[in-house]
Amino acid sequence: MSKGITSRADDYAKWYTDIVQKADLADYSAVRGCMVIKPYGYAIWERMQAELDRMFKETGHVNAYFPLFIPQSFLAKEASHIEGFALECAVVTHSGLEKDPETGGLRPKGKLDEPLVVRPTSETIIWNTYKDWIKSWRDLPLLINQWANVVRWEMRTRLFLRTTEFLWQEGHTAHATAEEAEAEAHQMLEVYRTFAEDFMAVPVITGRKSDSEKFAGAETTYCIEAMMQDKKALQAGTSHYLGQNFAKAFECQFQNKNNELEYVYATSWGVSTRLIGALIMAHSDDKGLVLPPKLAPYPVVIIPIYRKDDEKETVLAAARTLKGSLEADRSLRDVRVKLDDREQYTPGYKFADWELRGAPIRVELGPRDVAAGQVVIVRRDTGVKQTVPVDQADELIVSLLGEIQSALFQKAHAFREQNMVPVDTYDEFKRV
RNA sequence: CGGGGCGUGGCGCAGUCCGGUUAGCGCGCCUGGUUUGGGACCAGGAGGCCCCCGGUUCGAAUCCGGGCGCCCCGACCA
Repeated sequence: MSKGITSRADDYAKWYTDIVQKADLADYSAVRGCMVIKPYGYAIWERMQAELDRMFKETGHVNAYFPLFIPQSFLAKEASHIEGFALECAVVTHSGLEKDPETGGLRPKGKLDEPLVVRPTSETIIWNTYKDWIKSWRDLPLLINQWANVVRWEMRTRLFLRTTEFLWQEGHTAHATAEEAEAEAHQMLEVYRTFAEDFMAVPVITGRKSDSEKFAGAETTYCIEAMMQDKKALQAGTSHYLGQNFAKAFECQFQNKNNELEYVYATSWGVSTRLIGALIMAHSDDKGLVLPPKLAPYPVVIIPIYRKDDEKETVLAAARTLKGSLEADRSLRDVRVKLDDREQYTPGYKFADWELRGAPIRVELGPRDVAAGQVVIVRRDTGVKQTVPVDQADELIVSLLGEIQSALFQKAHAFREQNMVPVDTYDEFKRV
């Protein structure tokens, strides 16, 4: 199979799906609208999770897990919430299967007394739980995040950008005052901004959604919006101030310091696997994926080059030594180094393959280099190639990784500044 | 839900208009050998309910009828 991908100029949508599939990130599945996230794509998600999870914990949050299924009646308790999500809900109505004597196939068996909705988001099941956890001002604030999958039956789907089932995190916090909840919503929006800009190298604009676009059930929805290479805005994350809407719907009250009963104030905030779509569309080119070093599964890939068996041994030994030295370097502690020692591919194939997969730095190491005590280092983003003594490789790689990370941000930022049209509300953004 | 496109070995396609040997090509896969500094090459080989159901016919991937599925563009949405 040819690994060539459609150019952006020819067909932007095709270019995007080509990258997703040919860079081995994800693929379509047997279920319409649902994708298989392949190991290389999932590795990017794990990098995102690791950094976001660290930031959530640094801001005082802990992880928990709530059920996938929500009793149908819960959804109805917050009027605008159900209005927003009703048409997207997958509903479970039966509990088993039995043989259908007429068709010979299977049919659902026991009908449930109350249908269960597969969560499109977890506010309702969580607030039904919080009402039992929160009795006193001493129980507040409650700062919880969960990593989960959710299902929204969208009419049309696109790999990573909008799938029927997707992975995300959703933070759900409870506070004693409106001010504190507002501050939390803003804090998490800033966490998202920091993550997008410092790790994804994607500049974002923070803002407030118009009433027509805000989260169903929120008082206010704040968001980060990123501009993609097709000059469209992509909503990359949202943070909602929910006021007392869910507390009232689920009768969640606490006694304040004045011995009065009061409804709890809430926030919720989330980012999803859509971020991977944003990452692709922000930096990649016609040769494939371009990943920022901080989120690349392998920021550094070593490609050994050899002809005969004795060369192979020498080169692989040198490559392993280099890998070990890079991994042992203090300043490279977090850098994941891949030695591509696959036997069935030639070096040329591997060069192209890792360009397609977006590895930020490629290290070429062949007999000539081993003999001369040098390595060849190539940047994915610029294609610039340099040869350095092997004992200087660590230092150069450290500085290059930093340079690439900031160069990607600068490039994306400059692009946005050139193409952005000021608008009053996000309604006016052309949306992806 | 409107519009468009497509269903043929794992993937990408040709063949369908105009029915007729054993359904073909490229990539990938397996075996052996030669290779390896930009997507290697040679030889041999495995792998098909031609989306499904019905009809026409001596004969259907191909014609007719009816389904189903998927992708792309829009509306909706993280």
